[in-house]
Amino acid sequence: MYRTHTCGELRTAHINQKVVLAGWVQKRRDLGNLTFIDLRDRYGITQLTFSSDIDPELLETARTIHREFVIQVTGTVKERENKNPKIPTGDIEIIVEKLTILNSSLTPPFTIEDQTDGGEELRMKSRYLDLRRHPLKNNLIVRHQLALETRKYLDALYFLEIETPFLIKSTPEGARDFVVPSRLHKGEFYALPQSPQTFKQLLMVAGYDRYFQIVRCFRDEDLRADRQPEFTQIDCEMSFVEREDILQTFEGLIKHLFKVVKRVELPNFMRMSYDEAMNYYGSDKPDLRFDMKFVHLTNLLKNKGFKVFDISEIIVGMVLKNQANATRKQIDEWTEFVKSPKVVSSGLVYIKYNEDGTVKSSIDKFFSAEQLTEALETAQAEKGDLMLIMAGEKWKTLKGMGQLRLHLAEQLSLIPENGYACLWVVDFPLFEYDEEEQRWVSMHHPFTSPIGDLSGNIAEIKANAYDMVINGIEVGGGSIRIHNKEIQKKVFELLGFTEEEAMRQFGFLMNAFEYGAPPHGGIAFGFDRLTAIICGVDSIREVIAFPKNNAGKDTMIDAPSKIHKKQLEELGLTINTSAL
RNA sequence: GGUCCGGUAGUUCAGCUGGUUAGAAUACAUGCCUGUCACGCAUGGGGUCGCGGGUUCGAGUCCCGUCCGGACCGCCA
Repeated sequence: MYRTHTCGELRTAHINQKVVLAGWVQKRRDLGNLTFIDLRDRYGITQLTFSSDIDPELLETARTIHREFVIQVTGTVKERENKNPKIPTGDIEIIVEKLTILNSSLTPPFTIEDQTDGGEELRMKSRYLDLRRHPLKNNLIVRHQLALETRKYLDALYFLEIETPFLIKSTPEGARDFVVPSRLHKGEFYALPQSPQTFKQLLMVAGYDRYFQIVRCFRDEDLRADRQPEFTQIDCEMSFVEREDILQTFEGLIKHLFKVVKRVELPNFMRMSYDEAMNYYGSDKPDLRFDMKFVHLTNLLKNKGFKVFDISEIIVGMVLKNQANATRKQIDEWTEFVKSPKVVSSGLVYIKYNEDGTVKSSIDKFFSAEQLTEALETAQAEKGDLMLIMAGEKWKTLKGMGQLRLHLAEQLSLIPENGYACLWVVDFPLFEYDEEEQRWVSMHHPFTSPIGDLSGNIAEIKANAYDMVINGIEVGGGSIRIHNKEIQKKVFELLGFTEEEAMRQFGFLMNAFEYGAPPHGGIAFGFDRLTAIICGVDSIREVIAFPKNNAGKDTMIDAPSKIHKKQLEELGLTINTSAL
């Protein structure tokens, strides 16, 4: 038997018990005739004590042990003379009687402690060492609990977890596919799924009216802190439901996860239309942990003789509480920010509402104090506040203002540390115009059900789609699907698909829908993002055991890599060296 | 495809307008130390300043190229 207990479970109740522990040496504190070793495993840290009074020979052995050695000790649990309140096992220590070195270790390239000295690149290269650290380990435990609780919750509601294939057919719509060459069918390729979208709809046709799957998805696009080429979704679909059923069911799931895993009772989620989110927060995933709602000043300030405003489609303001004393330098920095390629706006106007009730702005020349005060009052600004204004083309200005809102909130520390702002964004547009392809494309996907009929202005048609947003992060999204042939046909028509094209790409789904597709809809959650929010970390890399780096590489196993010539031959492939 | 930031000891970093033998902390090694838990004290080893080229009497420092890493834009139905 290698151990009787773990390194995290011994307490004063175990005093005088003889125990066997095994684990890694976190640290040795050598006081000469007294030496302490912190023994670490997945469960915690327990202090081992060696002294010349008890066993001088054993003390000498202990002093030859270094960081990350794997050892096994037999000893007796004793109450500590000096307790350490910082760790759960801090009241006890093990007086060691027998010590076995199970394996030695090189000195690790970075210290394996909660506050490591290692940089990210180095830790990625030796991820197995990084994973020994408690913060990362705790994240993976939370991830496990979230997966487990998701299964429990959905199982109780009669959902079935059903696996769908990873080797599927490539479709040109949406994200770029990862592609897998077929050996049996040279010149042909499988694609890895971007999501099990079509399969879960086929399961609805098959009568499995409540499906879910915690499933890996693949997208061959550039990475971000919150985007990996392979990521995990909680993918769900239900039949015989309306939007409200989906929202209730899955708001319930998220509340359950926060309650059980994080011990946080979330309030009912806000609902906000896409139009409202864009018009007042400049984002389809607004962070509502702080206010700074936009105020529309177009009617008030346009056509009053200031050319920049007069040629603008909209004029939008935002109040910064207690910032009337912002310096010139500070405002210049914000102006630089909105002019940067990230925002691309022509500039930033400010109005300071001074404590004494006077007004100072960058547009004093063009507007009277009364006009400016009216603008401030419209925005419900108070004395001491600062209003920032952007003007220009509608969507560009709103999005730019949204970027500025986030930038300011972060810079001025306006975001509460602990707290969750959860909402549903609903009523998305069904289509958006793709400038590059010069055509209308589905904002969500072509099976998304419209709200109302499909006549009228294409830009005005709303989708029966919804996103769940927590703290400004899109954690999930879905829609009620089309199950009516005529509507589906019309949507493809509006997307510019001929019937033949639609059949070629999605024929398998269209055919299935000929055999009694029930009304259905669903949602998919970004499991990594959800876990990251609950763990309170900024990057989903912190909640994935073996993530890819910024460039999509796994630096530990060195992937992607070249393959052997023989493998290429088997697949009927040659490398176009001029493309390298 | 693009923009920005970084690459100096095992590690995290400092190194000014170019100037003598490139520093600190930590880690590591050795010695001392019986209540440490960021133990302490002393001593010591440790560097192709990412790589290539250029400017210069002289380059860690300036310029060009390149590689690697990070953040972001485009992209992500």
